[in-house]
Amino acid sequence: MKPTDSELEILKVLWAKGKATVREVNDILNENREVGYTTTLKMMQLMAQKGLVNRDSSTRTHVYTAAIAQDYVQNDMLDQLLDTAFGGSASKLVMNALGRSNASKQELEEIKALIEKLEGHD
Amino acid sequence: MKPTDSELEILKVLWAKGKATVREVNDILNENREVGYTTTLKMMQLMAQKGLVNRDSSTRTHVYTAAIAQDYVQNDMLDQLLDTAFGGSASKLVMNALGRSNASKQELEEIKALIEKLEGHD
DNA sequence: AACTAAATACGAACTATTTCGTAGATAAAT
DNA sequence: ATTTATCTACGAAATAGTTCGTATTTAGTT
Repeated sequence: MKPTDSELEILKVLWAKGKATVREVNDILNENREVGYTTTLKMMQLMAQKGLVNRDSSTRTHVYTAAIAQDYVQNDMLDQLLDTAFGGSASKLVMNALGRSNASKQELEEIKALIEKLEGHD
Repeated sequence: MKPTDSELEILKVLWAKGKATVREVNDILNENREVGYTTTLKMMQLMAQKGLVNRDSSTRTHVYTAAIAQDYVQNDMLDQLLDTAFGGSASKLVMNALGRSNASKQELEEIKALIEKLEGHD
């Protein structure tokens, strides 16, 4: 499952809010760029068809939730990025990401701990 | 500059080989999936127009090179992935990438060194 | 009860991307 | 010299993705 850019924009909102109506999603999208209400509606309808989101249509104003976990999409896209742009080298990607990172000291410690755990397994 | 998937496929070949003809690129693409020769040709022509590749047409068989550096595209796509799928958290992305990583002990050491350098700057 | 506001459904236009057939030119092989 | 293979150019069809107008329904307001 590979969401398009627009789909990802919407999923991002749903991941953050847990659930949302078309109106709510559209309002948030419009903080960044102008999008018509029916455009967002149509997108979300198509996404429901594709199985990217679930919708509860028991009330007049339908309520949507993401149907795929953020983790899942993250893994998927990371894999793809790794393969296409980084020639499969995870360490290159990591170095690059760390370089531009705003990671806190604590986060850096966590990463270091993970590395040490990985080294133990060799 | 945001190359499409197909464009990236071609850039990947050019990055690896340095320079290549349409025939060479097409042969490599066909190791993975069936693509017509003129399809690849057209793609590369369009990419030349867009400035994604350079072409040397001094000989009958044109020779192409990538016009954008792999580093540049890597940064760009990483930024975008970070923003869309990871909600801006570089450390999350790094942890995820490390988890699935095939990084060697030496690479892990390099990463650790980078982290320590980053910690020093706080 | 009539009017207004807000929601969904649907079709169609528009844009971007990908694919490839055909034509014409040039080089290589017979 | 003719034929065959290989190349570029170009146009156009096919596919995928995005955008939005219009119609209809339902809920809320006066």
